[in-house]
Amino acid sequence: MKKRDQSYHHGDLRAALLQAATEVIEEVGVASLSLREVARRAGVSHGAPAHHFRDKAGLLTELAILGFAAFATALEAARDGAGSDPHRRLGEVGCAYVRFAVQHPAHFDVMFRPGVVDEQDKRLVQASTASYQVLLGCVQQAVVGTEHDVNTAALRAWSMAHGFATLWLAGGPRLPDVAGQPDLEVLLAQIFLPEGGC
Amino acid sequence: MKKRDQSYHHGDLRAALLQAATEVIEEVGVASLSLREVARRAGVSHGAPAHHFRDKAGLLTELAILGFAAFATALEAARDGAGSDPHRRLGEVGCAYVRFAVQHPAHFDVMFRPGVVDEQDKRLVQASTASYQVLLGCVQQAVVGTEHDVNTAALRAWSMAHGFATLWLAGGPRLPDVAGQPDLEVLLAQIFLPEGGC
DNA sequence: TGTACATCAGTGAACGCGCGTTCACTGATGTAC
DNA sequence: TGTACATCAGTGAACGCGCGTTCACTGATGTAC
Repeated sequence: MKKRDQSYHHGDLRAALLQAATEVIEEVGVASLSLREVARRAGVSHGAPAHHFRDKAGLLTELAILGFAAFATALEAARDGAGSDPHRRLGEVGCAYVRFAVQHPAHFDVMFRPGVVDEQDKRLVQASTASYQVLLGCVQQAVVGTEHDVNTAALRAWSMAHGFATLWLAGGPRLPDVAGQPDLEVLLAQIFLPEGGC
Repeated sequence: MKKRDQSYHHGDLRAALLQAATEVIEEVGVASLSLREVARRAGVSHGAPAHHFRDKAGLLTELAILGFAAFATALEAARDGAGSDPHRRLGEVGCAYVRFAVQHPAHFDVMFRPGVVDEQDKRLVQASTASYQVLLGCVQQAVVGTEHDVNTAALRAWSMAHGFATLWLAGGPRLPDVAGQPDLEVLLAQIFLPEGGC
């Protein structure tokens, strides 16, 4: 087996940089992330990232794209694992939305924070649209045969999931004041699955 | 009348710095705000802010405190102007929540973004708690006599308002895909006041 | 199997930049007498 | 009314820092023959 640690070439620096960036963001936030620190983490000189990403925005854009892909997958899995009741399916997707944010805070941050990413990037737009389609599809099915407007319902569902995720990530200390029960899964069930189980 | 512009002493530099900080954040975001730029905007040397705020976090903490105070006032006004129906009152408070965020994006950002402010500051904690109490009070009244748990209902209301505000602020371009109708007031009415009017 | 060569990936010095903070200073103001 | 003095508010030079980006370079790899 090769000693990757000592070889001149890294082997998979691109993936290592993305992983390092994820860790840095989780520790200090996107705002304080620097390419040099990312390179440091990956054990590589600060000039190296330029061979894999155009610049800082390029790195973060790639992270956001990967994030949206994983996000869509997570939402689909929740939808498909939730049986056939449309409301139950929508509720589970809401839970999955929040869980993704909590489990991948760095990706979530980069995905939804304006200004850190190349918003024009075609792959990014496509990835974010695709993940939104999963949510929208569930709302459509849940709204069929009712008098609810699908756009309004989608916006409510999206707002609720996004708001709770954001508050949970931001609020650590503030949330307990709100809910006597600070266990995430219990809260998710209460909020998204009124009929119980999550 | 004094020519403030030419005098050595500013007159009300403290307020001017807070105003300048607000503008800078609206233009480039908290992450890119620098004390030097704030001083520049206020027409003052970069050392001057130190006479009014301990440091950058001190300035932003003050901004957040002012923000929470105005926020609470806005929520109370919405509540008190909404008649006596508890659901209507809660709905109007939700609308006011979002309107505040849209009208004061810089304050909103500083109020809810972790890491830019001195979170231990007593005045900050008190101000944020006070504004949350307004929302919680409305939820309590709306929940009286029902089987809904007040904490869950509060978390839902808070999540919905916060999520929609966040998405609206972040998403400019993304939202139109969601709702055919991108007028804020129309969306607010649809989301928070199902029975119409906002 | 060996050799020449092109290409790729990472290095490390250098650039210019704006930042936060400190500090001795000075202009302006207000107050005591 | 005037004068001395303390205090306050803003100045501007200086500090050390980490940053993003560029660039000539070199070590490593792979491919053609």
